[in-house]
Amino acid sequence: MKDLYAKFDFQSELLFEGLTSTEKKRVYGSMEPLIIKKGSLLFYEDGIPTGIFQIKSGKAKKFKRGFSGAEQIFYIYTTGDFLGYHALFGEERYQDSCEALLDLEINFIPKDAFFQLLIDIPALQRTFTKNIGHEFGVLANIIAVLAQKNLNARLAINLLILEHRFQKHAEGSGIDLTREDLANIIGTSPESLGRSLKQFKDEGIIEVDKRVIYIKNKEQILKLLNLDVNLLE
Amino acid sequence: MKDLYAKFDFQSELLFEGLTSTEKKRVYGSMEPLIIKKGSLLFYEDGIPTGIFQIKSGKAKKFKRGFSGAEQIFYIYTTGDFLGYHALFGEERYQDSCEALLDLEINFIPKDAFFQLLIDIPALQRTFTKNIGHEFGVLANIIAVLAQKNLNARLAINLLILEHRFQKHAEGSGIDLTREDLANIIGTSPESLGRSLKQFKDEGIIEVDKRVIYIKNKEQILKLLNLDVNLLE
DNA sequence: TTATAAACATAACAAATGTTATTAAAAATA
DNA sequence: TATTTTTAATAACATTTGTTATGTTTATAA
Repeated sequence: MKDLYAKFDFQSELLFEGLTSTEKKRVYGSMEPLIIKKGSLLFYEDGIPTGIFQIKSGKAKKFKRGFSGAEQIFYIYTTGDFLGYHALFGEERYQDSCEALLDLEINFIPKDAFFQLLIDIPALQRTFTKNIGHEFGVLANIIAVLAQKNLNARLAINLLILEHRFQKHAEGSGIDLTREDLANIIGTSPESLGRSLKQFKDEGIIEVDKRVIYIKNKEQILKLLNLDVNLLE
Repeated sequence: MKDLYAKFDFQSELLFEGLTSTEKKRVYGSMEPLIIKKGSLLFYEDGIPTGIFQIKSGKAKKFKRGFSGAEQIFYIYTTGDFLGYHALFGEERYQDSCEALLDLEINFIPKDAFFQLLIDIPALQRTFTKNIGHEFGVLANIIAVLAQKNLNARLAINLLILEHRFQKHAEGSGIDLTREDLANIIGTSPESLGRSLKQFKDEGIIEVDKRVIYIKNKEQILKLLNLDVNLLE
């Protein structure tokens, strides 16, 4: 296993990377700036697709409700990420909901503009299809973690993943999520999450300031997961 | 929520349903029969894609190994299902492995023939992309179940799903999987699975003959899940 | 700034699940 | 068929996780 993070990141920020600079201009020319307030939905389950979104700044959670109504978060988007294209390709309704965790600056490409881009730049079709396939693999990896790992291990691995994702665009930023959201990612209650966090604090693995979590000892996390250090490089 | 089963089934058997009879002939003319022995792999993680498979008869499990090496099964394929196309579209390696649970009769479409089909029948591109998107949603639903439901509920829902899938092509067939495989689907150990099965037996929810599980009381399963009966119709 | 509400930390106890061990049953093979 | 191997059932005990409850801190809004 080469890179742990690649197994858990959607890597949507690379979708337009392979294009020529002319094509990129074409793409970025199709974008409209948009502000979405903290707590608002970018889109919601069963809603009609409107276009695709790129996050210029802020964070958003993608979730689905289980049939008991509880929210299951399966991805946290950050700066640079694209989202909202699954439903466009499938010509379906959205399969999940996405909510701003902070005020978001968005680049929005309306549906029709996006379809025109796909026509003008044929390579895009495959790039997107390929990425949806990659995202499928990410969900399969998340399934394996949820099914096979105990609470501390699930917390440990998600701390690694989230810190890595958040630090890509803001060095030293730590993990700033409500306990409820974090619990809804790792599949437990806020109380049980709190207990695990306390253990990690007591063992010096993390530090917590207000609610922000900072990883202090990666070696110990990897030990907890029986993983080799060079997985992270 | 309209239909429980649609949320958990890949529905790949519908991929070629929308075609004209001429196009269907074209597709089925590209297929080669293949026999795969119980316990053999159709494909494996990191392997190079060879083509797509349709199961004419038999069952197969799709799984991934977590980084501790344990097998996580996230889908059981049965008669009529197509598989193996994700990696072809992405022009990537396989992201998961697939193993025959019984001797399989397969219709195989080699990679090049499949790409030719995509050229000859342009509608197929969208059909497949759409289905990959649907499968993404299925995995998200599986994540919600694994993260939010306790063992008995996970077992209950998977019994419903598996019975429905198996009975589509063999009425009254029951659920015939090793305890280890079933445990690797619902995310527990065979021993804990056994305990839950015993409870279900004692409550008259299921009957077990050899290892085959028969659902005897769907109402009680739905009650256990706090679900409405008409979800299943 | 102060009042109010929301989020967080923590503990005690209950319940669920994991683990180890043993025996029985079924399947595979000679 | 007889033998061997694999799979399944079950129980006892350990550990983990869920739940309920209470007090505290932090965020939000008046």
